[in-house]
Amino acid sequence: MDLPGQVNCETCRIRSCAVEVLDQQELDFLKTNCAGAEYGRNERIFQQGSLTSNIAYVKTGLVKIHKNGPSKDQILKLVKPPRFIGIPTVLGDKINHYSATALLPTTVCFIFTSTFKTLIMRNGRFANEVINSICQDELSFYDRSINQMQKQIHGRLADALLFLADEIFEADSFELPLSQSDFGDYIHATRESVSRTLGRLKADGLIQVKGKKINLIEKDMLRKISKLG
Amino acid sequence: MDLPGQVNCETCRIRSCAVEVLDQQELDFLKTNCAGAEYGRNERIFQQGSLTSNIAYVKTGLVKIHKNGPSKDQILKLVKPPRFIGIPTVLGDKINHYSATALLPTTVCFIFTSTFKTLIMRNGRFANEVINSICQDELSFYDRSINQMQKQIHGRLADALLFLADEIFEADSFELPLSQSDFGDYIHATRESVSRTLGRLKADGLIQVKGKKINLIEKDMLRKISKLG
DNA sequence: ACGAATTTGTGATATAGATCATAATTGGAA
DNA sequence: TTCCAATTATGATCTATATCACAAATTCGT
Repeated sequence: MDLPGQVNCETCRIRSCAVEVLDQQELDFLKTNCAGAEYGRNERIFQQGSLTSNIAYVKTGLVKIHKNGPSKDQILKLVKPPRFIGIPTVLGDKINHYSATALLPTTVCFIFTSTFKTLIMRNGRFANEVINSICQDELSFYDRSINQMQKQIHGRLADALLFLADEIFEADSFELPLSQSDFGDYIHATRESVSRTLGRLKADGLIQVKGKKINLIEKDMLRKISKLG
Repeated sequence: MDLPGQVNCETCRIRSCAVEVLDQQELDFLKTNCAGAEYGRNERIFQQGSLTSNIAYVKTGLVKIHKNGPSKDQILKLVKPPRFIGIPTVLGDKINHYSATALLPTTVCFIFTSTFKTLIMRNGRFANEVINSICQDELSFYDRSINQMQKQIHGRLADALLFLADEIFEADSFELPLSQSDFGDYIHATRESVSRTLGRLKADGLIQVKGKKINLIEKDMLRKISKLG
């Protein structure tokens, strides 16, 4: 893997679809306008409200995107690498409209907004890939949003567990990368409700819980709970 | 205004920021791959689940974007022209992931997806404008989403009224373009709760209601309600 | 390894808003 | 106009989940 600070986009093994379509000259340009950084658990990558002139490319780890609401912070989404974050923020008023925080040890490449824009202007295929990626995000956020609104807590929690297993860890057994309180901010529930609902699923034998380790035993049943809300 | 069916993008007075940056040749290309259509109140523009090969550009009127959830249809957003709709849908699997319905008499231009993609590939400034527009959408949807989740019904309804007045109609007095039941789907509440809450605001003298005509009397107070949730 | 701080578990209570039920009003078609 | 369907109003419950309160367990810093 590339070391932080200096990076080499040509040899980077974690390149995005978008970067794949760049030519040699463009890669050189990217390389000289790009810097790596590492973050530990719960380290802030960027902060809502702060000025920025970078787009972040998450290479490894796991990141939460979160935002202050009228009454509390809310986790909008969990981002699994590789993925750009902060594109919307940066193209507009250069103020971050949300925060990003590492949930696991995470490596990030920062790219100057101006560099990013230049690549969009110059390479249509790059622009197209970027648009695809944003659109994907948008659609899955719509889905999540509707689920959050219409399902009740069992369904939302089951959703989240299945998402972590299937999309994030690709394993039925994993370590919950969030506190129950954070998990609550993610599925829009209180800490207490998360605890009770996990307890309920555990008592019903659908999951095993050992500290932060979670094991999905009855995924079909969880899927049914997720469907019914 | 252009007549439906045949359109002329060069002389169209309702062009998007994105189309503004096209050159003569590109405009000609767009013109020959573009068709206009008109919709009346509550006419479906496109339907979730259906195949499509078009992007829609809403020129006049008002459109709701809505999507089936686990328990009911939900209005994701109200779109005021001029604006592209259906970009995310079309770039991916060509299946509409949500529906669009006219709330007022509405004119739309349909552009072939392939044409749209060609313009993105060919003209970096066009791509850039499209990205800006999608990003704007994304950010405002995050805001709306958090407000929907965290505010209670008075706040959500006040939000919606202020949004209609300030963003959609640009007037403190307007005709509600939705039934109370639809309004409920928009602010995530039942028909009954909408009725009661409107009744409450009316009784408190913050708004006037005459049939579907609504008049915002105490906007400052509504803003306060919106803030407090 | 120890105590402090954070995180989790669980009961009792409160409440916003859904649901159910029924009536009043409006609007469109014939 | 008159009738029927759709929309709106409003009261009486019901319920999921927040809140509050405190105890238990785990993690962390020194």
